[in-house]
Formats: sequence, structure tokens, C-alpha cells
Amino acid sequence: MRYLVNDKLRGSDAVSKSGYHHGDLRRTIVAAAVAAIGESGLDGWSLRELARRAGVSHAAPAHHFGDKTGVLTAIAAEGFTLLAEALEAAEADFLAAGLSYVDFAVKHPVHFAVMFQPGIYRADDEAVQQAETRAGDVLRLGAKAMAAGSKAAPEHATLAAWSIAHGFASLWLSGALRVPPGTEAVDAARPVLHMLVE
Amino acid sequence: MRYLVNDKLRGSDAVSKSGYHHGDLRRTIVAAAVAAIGESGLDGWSLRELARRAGVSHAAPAHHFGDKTGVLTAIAAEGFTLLAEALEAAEADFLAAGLSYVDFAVKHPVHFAVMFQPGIYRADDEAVQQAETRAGDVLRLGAKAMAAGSKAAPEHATLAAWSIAHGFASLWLSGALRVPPGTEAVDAARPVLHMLVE
DNA sequence: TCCCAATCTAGTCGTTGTCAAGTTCGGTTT
DNA sequence: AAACCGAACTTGACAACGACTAGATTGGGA
Repeated sequence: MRYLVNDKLRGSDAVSKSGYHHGDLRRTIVAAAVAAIGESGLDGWSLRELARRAGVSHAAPAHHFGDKTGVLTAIAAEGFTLLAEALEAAEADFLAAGLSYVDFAVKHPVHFAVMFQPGIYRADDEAVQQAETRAGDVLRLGAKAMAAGSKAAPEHATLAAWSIAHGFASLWLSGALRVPPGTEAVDAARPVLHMLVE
Repeated sequence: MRYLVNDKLRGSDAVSKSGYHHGDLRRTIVAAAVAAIGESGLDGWSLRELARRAGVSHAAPAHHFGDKTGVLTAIAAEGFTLLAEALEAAEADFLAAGLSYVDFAVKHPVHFAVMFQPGIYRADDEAVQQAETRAGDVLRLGAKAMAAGSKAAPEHATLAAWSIAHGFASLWLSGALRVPPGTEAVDAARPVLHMLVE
């Protein structure tokens, strides 16, 4: 297996020979897209810019992703997988799961923003659907634990739990909350989530 | 010169008779932008398309808004004003305010999406700031009513109320919720919000 | 009546997404 | 070992876009 980082080999004659195939373009592009979106917002990036960063031609990304939407679809799929993993680690405890949800959103704000932005990616994509239902299953499982201690309907409890965690995370990321500087999102979320479970 | 005027504006408002001066371009552009975003998503529109719809030259919108961000800023300001009005009608009742919040998001999904998307508009715009604090004040007032009946800290109650309403609205709009078809958002939200106040 | 500032047009530049067609390479078959 | 196949990537082209500039037009106030 040949790993070729273009910038490092620049200047050698081997570039023209081995530089044709990047080797790991797909992952490189996704990572670059996440970074670019993090810096400049959801539409502050271009396929050509990603290509430039990766040191490939301007049309190379389209080969792997079809179009711009394809890159966002890949990010969404990655996001739902990461979320599922985070929630699975918290097991069937609402407070822990809720904090994990917030923690995921804060640590992967770009993924989070893409995932819940309807229409900007292909929600019917196979990889997305798979990761999405996986995350959804863990979510429902976690909220069921909370509903057990309550006399409310489980589906209402699930929705309430999901809503409050999702809402807090969204508001936090949007910058709408005015909290003391230096506050960690998870610490700020704890008492808020606690209001739901009593 | 072309003489093209929107039918909507033709009847009621006073519109200039000349083809050169549109007469109400600013409002027309904002409305067209909201419609276009509703159809094709947050970046599925262009200034030139809005200009074409309004029957003016491709650079006319830039005169009123400076750039594309200016249009989004106007939408955000309008959104916060609409939200403030909706919340003010609900007065100091948490459940009613929460339902109004959800109702606003469902009825004005484009405004809602823009408002809480950090970075895509000028959050430091004067009109935005003004409308934003106005909406925020009503919100804090409504949540204070809920906190009165509880023994929790008022700021936690405010955050929890805001989070659960905002989270439900966001999830609903993102299409992530799987509810029976034909369900109204407000009806689905009622039992969920009820879980916070007991 | 005249004049000026707001409004809108016209033209241009650099950039973008996407498409079609060509090139190169690793791996597999023959 | 030689031919070759398909995937990975390049090259070139095109229409559309945002942004900018300079100029044309208009209506309201002096």
C-alpha cells in the first residue's frame, strides 16, 4: 500500500509518476469538508477548494461523491455513526445519554449541523439510513429507562428527552444562550436535563 | 423597458407606475427569498434568481441588501419580530408560550431555520439585535411563570423550557420525528411539553 | 422648474458546479 | 510476462453565480 502525501513529496520526480493516484482521497475530502464548514459555515466551501487542499485536480472530488450533496451525505452518515457510538457508551441512563448527546453536538458541531438540516443531503442514502436507525434505536432505549420511572407514556417520554437534549445542544451551538464565559456545555446542560427527570 | 410587477403587490400597496422603479423591491425580494429557500433549501437560491422573479436587473437586489448575507439578515430580523409577537400573545403561561414557539417554527420554517443558523447572517445587525432581545425578554418572562411553581432555579427552568420547545420544533422541522401522518405539530408537542411541568 | 439622491441598469471579473472525454495506474487474467 | 480492465484522477469547457463599478433614470423636495 502506497501512502502519498502530495506536499511532502513535492519536488521529487516521483510526483509525476506516483502523484496521479492520491490513495485516500475520499476520507481526505470528507475531513477537509468538515474543517472548511467549521471555519466558514455550511455553504462557505467549494469542491474546488477541497480539491486544492488535497492537492488534486478540481474535478477529482466529484468522482467520489458525485456532487456537493454527496459530500454532505457522507458527513451525515459519519455523524449518525458517531452519535450512535456515543449513545451506546452511555447505555440505558437518560441523564448520561442526554449529556452524551450534548457532548457529541459540541465536539462534532459540523456533523450535528449537517445531520439535522433537512434537504441539504440525501436522507435516503443507504449508509445514512443505516446509521440513523442505529442511533435512533439507542436513543429510544435510553429514553425508555426514564419513562419507566414516570407514569407518562413512553413515546412522550422519548420525545421529551430527545427534544430537551437536542434543543439545548442546538441553542448552545447557535450561540443563542448567554452563559458565563468558560462554561462547559455539559456542565450547563446537567441541571437543565435534570429538570425533566425531577 | 420591461414593465413587470408582482400581482400580489399590484392590488393593495402603492406601487410606482414606472417600470424603472419597482416601488417595493425590498419587501418583494425578502418574500421571494423566503419562498425560494422554502422550496430549495438554505442555499438553493441566488440573488439573480430573486431579481428575475421581481422583474428587475440582476444587480438591483444588491443595492438594498449589500450582498446575499444582507437578505438573510433581513429574514432573521423579520423572524425574531414574528416570534416576539407570537410569544407576547401567549403571555406568561409556559405551555401556551411553548406551543406558540412550536407553532411559529412550523408556520415560518424558513425564518426559524435562518434565525438559529449561526454565521449565515449578520447577528450584530441593529434590527436583528433589537428583535432578538425583544423575543428573549418575552421568553424569559414566560419561563419565569413555570419556575414559580417549581423549586428549581429560574435560569434552569428558563433553559429547560426553551430547550424542550426549541428541540421539539427543530426535530419536527428536520423530519427526524416519526409521527402518524396528518398529525399537527402543536398537538404532538402538547404532551411532550407537559412532561416538563408535570 | 430644476436639481439631487435614491433607485435601478449594464457590463465585467474571478469563481463555482457539473459534465464529457482523455490519461494513468494497480491488480488480475491469460 | 504481456495484455488488459476498471477504478482513480486529469483536462478542458460551459453556463451560472456573487460582487463590483460606472452610468442611466426617476420622483420628490427646493
